[in-house]
Amino acid sequence: MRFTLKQLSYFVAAGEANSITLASERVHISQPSISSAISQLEAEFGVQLFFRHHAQGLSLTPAGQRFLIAARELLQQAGALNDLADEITTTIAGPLRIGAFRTFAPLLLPELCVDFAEAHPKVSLEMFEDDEAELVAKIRKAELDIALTYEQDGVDLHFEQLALLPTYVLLPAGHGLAKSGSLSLKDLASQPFVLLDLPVSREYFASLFEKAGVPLNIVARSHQPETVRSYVASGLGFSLLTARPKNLTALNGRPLAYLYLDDDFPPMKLGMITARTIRKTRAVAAFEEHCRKSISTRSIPGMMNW
Amino acid sequence: MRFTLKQLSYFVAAGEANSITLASERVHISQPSISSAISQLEAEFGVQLFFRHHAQGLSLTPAGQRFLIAARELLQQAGALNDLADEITTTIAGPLRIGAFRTFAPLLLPELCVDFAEAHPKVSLEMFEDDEAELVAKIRKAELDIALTYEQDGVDLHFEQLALLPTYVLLPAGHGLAKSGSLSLKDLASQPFVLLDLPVSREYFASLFEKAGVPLNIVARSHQPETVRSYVASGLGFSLLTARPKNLTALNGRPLAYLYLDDDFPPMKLGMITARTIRKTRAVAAFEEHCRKSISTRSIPGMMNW
DNA sequence: CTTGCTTACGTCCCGCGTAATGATA
DNA sequence: TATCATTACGCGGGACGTAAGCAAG
Repeated sequence: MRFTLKQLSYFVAAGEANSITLASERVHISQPSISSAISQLEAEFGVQLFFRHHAQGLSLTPAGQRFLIAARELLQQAGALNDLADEITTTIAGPLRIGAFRTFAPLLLPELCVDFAEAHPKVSLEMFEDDEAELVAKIRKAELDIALTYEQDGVDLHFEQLALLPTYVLLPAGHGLAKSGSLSLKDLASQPFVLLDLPVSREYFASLFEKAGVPLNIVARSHQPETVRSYVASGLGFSLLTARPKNLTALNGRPLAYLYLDDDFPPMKLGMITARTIRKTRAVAAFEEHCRKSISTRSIPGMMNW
Repeated sequence: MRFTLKQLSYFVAAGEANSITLASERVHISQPSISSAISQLEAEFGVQLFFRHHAQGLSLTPAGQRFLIAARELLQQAGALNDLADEITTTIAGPLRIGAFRTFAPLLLPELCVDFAEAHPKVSLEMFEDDEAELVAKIRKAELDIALTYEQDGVDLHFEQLALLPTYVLLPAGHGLAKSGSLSLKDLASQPFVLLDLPVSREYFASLFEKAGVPLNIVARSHQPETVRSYVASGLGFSLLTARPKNLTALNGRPLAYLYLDDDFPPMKLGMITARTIRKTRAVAAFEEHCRKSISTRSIPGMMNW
């Protein structure tokens, strides 16, 4: 393959014009350049492409005519590569791999994805639920395009905050404190605590007790939020959580209550992370925009509004 | 179209290897060159083709995968151009335009072409009969691939001699001299002459009389050899000719006789001419070879052997 | 003498390889 | 530290244009 697309295009121009001079005007390239390109093609293929009629242009040999149509096809297909590029960059389509943090994935993902899939039917969605470390690793390995999770830092990561998720108090609906407008951690000092036992949340909730100067009295723990809710609904104790399922009934059928926590704790930040090193697909950009529109501190799909 | 086939082939190699290093070994090109080619393609198309995994190679993006198959197709089609070239240069096929000088075309062409067409059925023959000037002009204009004619010179022409055609004496079969083994022009000095009146032959035959010191006494002339033969057969006079039809009966039904001319005249040279500037097709080469085998001074298709 | 392809030649860009740098596991 | 990709950089070939050459009508 010692020839170039450029040579072929010059050849085609000359073949269509039956003249190097005319072709040179059309292609805006000098006569000698076109002449040389043709000579090189002839040498490369060992085939005479043109008859030269000295003072009156040239004409294709039979072999040249066959080459002309083949070359035209090739150039057309080469042009199709540009079309493909346009399609990829302008069309919102293709695969889109979304990750979400385990605890709010069941609330957020279905709502978010149904709407997005409706708006962009040519995008094929894949959803993953994982803990934060896994999400970050997969983003870095480009196994995920985007992930919804709590704030992450890292030079190669881009985090865009979407909403604040203040910690709230979870109580059984019939609890004596459940009717209070809001509570501070001190008000709950005597109550046993049910811990959501996940890598990040574990340390986070413990730090709140420390800040408030309240002893941590863990009566049960689980890495599943739904188990925590059921424990609490059963009257085992209270819990602190950030994600707020709309459903106020635990999986065991018992009712729950959410209460403001009016201590001055920094709220968790919900947002999306992408890899800085990777050029955004249109689909990714569209999904980002979709999230910006759908998710705010006031309103998060699948979550109870404050 | 600001990309090259070379860039694409590097990209394909890298895409198949999922590694620039491995690709560089396969293609025998340095790592940086391949890296650069890929970067240029990405810039050209505005599409990210690979995810870079720093110490462990790279992997195609979804867009990259689509580009990979498109690029492979394009390269394959480009390779097909080489196949086309091979086919054209190796196959004996395609059009072949043969010219022959008027006077011996009716003798030579049919015999020659029937045999050749049988041997090379994929060659489509076109035959032309013309006088020498026209043949040469058409060879130069590439309207003919090859012509059978008398010796021609010209820097841009190639003449290959095939046979000598000594001038012979044409007499009515019943003529008093017709039984002689051979004759010289002097023996015929008293006889009237019938001239084949064609551009070259005209001067040639006249020159023979001059050389022999015999006066030229033209009783009839025609530009058609068949008319000359009928004149002679009718007893109008004798003629000198070079082409020797196998048929010893003139078109008017009267018998003819051929006799050696034993003067020391330079014989006409029958051969084939081609244009020096034009690369020979395989079909042309095959036809040349066919002529070499079929035509010699001893034996010329369609002509009386001496 | 005009037309049109080719050759000659000088310039500049670009593809190439070597070597150094960066980044990750 | 080993492995890959990327950047830096100098070299050489090739694509380009200008100008001259050349053949044909």
